[in-house]
Amino acid sequence: MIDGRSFLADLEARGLVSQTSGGDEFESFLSQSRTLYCGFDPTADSLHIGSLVPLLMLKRFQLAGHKPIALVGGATGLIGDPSFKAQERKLNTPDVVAGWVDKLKAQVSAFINFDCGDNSALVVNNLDWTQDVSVLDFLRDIGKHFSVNQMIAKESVKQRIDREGAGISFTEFTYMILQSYDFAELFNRYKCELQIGGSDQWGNITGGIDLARRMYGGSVFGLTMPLVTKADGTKFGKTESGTIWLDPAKTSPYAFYQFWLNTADADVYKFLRYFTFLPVAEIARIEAEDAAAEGRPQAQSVLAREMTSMIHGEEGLAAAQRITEALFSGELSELSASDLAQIKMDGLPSSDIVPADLSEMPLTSLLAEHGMAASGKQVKDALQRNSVFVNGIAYGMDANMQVPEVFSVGSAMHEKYFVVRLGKKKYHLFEI
RNA sequence: GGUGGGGUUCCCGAGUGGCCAAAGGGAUCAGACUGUAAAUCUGACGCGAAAGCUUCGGUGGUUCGAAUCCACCCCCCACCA
Repeated sequence: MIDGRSFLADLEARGLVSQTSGGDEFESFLSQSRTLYCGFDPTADSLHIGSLVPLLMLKRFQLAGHKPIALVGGATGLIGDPSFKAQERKLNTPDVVAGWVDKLKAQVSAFINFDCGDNSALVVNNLDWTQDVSVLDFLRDIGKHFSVNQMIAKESVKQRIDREGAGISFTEFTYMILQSYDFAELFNRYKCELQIGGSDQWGNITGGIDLARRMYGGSVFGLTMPLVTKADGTKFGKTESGTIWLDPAKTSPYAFYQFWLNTADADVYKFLRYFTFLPVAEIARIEAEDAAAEGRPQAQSVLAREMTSMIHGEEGLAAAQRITEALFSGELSELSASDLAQIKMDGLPSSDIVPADLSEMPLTSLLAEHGMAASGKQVKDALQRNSVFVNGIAYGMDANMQVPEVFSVGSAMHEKYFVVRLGKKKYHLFEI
């Protein structure tokens, strides 16, 4: 027996429930162990933090005694979900998608437990049950259950149908049917009775609920989670350097840690509720303490710590903290040669240079080429404001053509290291 | 296939012969203030250290001069067939 009521109450207290189907029945539905699924389409070679809310939701359900299925959309990824998308998307080739499927499978698997008895998790690929369906079978057995009238009425595709200058291909329009078929199929195969997803998935989920009933007489449910938004209205999960990925090869644990550490006060308590497993009461306690204290709140560092250890483990967290400590709290000059070597190992962006060969190279180009800025223009801007620091010394535009002097052995730390800072937060380690 | 409307710098969106590297907004970057926060203010925002170079779907053309005019082509959208 499972306490569906308090589980649901906790989710609601976290603000994680956007919509549920079935009205009052939903709570009693959750008082038994159920099988649920959430789909992740391969649109890149890694998931990013935008997928974290549903991913962690699967885990929350598993911890509450339910059986999670993570579906990787090897089939749906070939089509592209039009839900709330302003434009038709470009199709990726099947072999590219297949490669991404493998990567996502591995990533997703890290979050859920595959060895805990009856509610052990599963990972499935919807290509397995869609690739051999013939067009005629699809149209007769599946398509027949869908009313185009209902499909075009869905809010998720409305702007593509109504809006001037938009439009939607039949391919993307059919996406909803494919996803609905997944739900029906998972119900049939695994008695999966619940689909969860972001609130943009509501239309696709209700489609699946209807199809499961029509094809198999199943009574199944749906639950959506809110999309993560930020108080300032900018998009969640992006920074100057791009998307925050879960793959450490794409976003280092240090960058990942910094991302969370930079969360705005207006968002941080919400994010703690959304993304961590800390009890709601404890988050409330942190919030109260921060409100009572002067100055800098503790919430951001709690969030950064929790998230980094969750995604990158204790070692990833330790590495991120070592770098952060060295760059933002410590005295640069106190760093030993081995500290610097460690920081490099820990994932601070770094490069080897030969300053003597760079007398013709402006600083602007050098720093831009090593990824510290998008263009030399930005470095120039920083230089003009004396906001480029090499081993703690500020440089201006007049140093632009003097790379060999700036990076001379004499001014290196331990004869080989230069910690270059651009602006307030961007660091790069150069080694000669 | 027909008719009409479109394709502008990351996004939205002005611009219909020179004053246009191209208004305005958003995003982004840097500075001030702070707490590696927000808000606010300042500067930058095609590339280049600079001289200068390259843009307005594509290709040609008209012109002293084109994002703006002409021709052809490509793509998108709506309606009709």
